[in-house]
Amino acid sequence: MRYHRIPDESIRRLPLYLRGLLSLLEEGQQSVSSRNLADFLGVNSWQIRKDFSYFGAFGTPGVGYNIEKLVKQVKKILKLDVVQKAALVGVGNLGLAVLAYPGFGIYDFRVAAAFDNDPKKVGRKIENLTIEDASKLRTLKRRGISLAIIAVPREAAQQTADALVKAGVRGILNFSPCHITVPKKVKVITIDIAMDLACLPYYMPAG
Amino acid sequence: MRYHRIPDESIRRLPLYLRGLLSLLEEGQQSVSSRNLADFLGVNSWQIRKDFSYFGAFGTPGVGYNIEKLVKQVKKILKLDVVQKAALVGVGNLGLAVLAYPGFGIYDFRVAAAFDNDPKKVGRKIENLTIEDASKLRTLKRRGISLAIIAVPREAAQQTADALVKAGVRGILNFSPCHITVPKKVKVITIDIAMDLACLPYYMPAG
DNA sequence: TATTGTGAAAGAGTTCACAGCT
DNA sequence: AGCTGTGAACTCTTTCACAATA
Repeated sequence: MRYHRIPDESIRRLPLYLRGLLSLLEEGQQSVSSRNLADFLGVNSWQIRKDFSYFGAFGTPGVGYNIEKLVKQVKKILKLDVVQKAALVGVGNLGLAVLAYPGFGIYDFRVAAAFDNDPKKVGRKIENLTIEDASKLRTLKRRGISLAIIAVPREAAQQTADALVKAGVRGILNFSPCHITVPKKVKVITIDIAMDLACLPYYMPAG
Repeated sequence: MRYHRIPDESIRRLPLYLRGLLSLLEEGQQSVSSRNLADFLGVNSWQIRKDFSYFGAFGTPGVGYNIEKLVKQVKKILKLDVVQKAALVGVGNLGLAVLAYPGFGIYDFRVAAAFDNDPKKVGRKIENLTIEDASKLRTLKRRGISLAIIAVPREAAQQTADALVKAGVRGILNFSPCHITVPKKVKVITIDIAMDLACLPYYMPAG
């Protein structure tokens, strides 16, 4: 197809499609139409076709998509075709939940290091990982970890981000409810649980 | 101003503005310009002005916005001007993190009930809350709780949602990585941590 | 026949630029 | 002078409709 800038929104949906495709693969299916996948995920079929079309033509008219092949393509687009190692900073309640979260596996993520600045926590073993002192963040570059998850209190988020950037990290998933400033070369995605919850009442019919 | 449908994206940003306004209020400021607030939050000033303009004119040209007044307005728009009680379903690692999460307070949310179907957990007290058996969900209506947070394993998410809807819940924050089907009158916001993380590598420059 | 891939139209959201108010 | 509020322009995203293909 002709050149098109790829919409960010399309990128955001690819992990969703990937999740669906992997589920269907597990169920033993080998191919799927955009309609079937759409129904399975609760989205529109034309949206799926359009999104895939930005990256090329992966399907067979009259038949659908070969799931295994499509999974490979999507993983490649998202750069999930190699195991991505991530560091967790902050092993509080939220950090523990992240460590135990079963959902990262399907995208080939591995939390490969955990840091905290609380001496009582440093050295403890959780989920096959030994919690390291936050001062050891600088070792990330050497260990080939360029992705990090921030789960520290808000006050410590910016300095944590600064240390991560200095350690060569280029992607950050930030759970702290605050804006963090980083160089342009670093991508930050912030998840603010409370903000999402705060939208709900607006949409709830009065009662 | 003339009639405009209010963009969903504007609604999504209001909790962000509210967070900033409350911070500034805490710092002792009484008024703020859209530019100052924008810089504080890492967004654009015209976006802020436009978003507020959908709901009316809250500012004073040449001066800015009275923070206290604006906080009240935004809370009213988001229906956060009364304490919102939420129920938590699923007290695993993620559920525990939600219970301990300090960020809900600024939006006047209170997690007022916690449920699990694990007999070992039922009856335990956490954060001043006694974990109840999931079969007790039906009591929510009587207790005036119409908001819920789903933090159960994916397999149980849909049946949990069904039970919540039957119990009169009209807003759901879903942490399970799956689409859940509910009647139109119920609003669902899904947070899929792994999906957000899965977008990061795409945006990270190679290295 | 069934389904993909895509140009074109429609719709939604963002940015701009500035009139008008304090 | 400084800042808000907003129409208009622009950009981004979704939806449609259908030609092309297996």
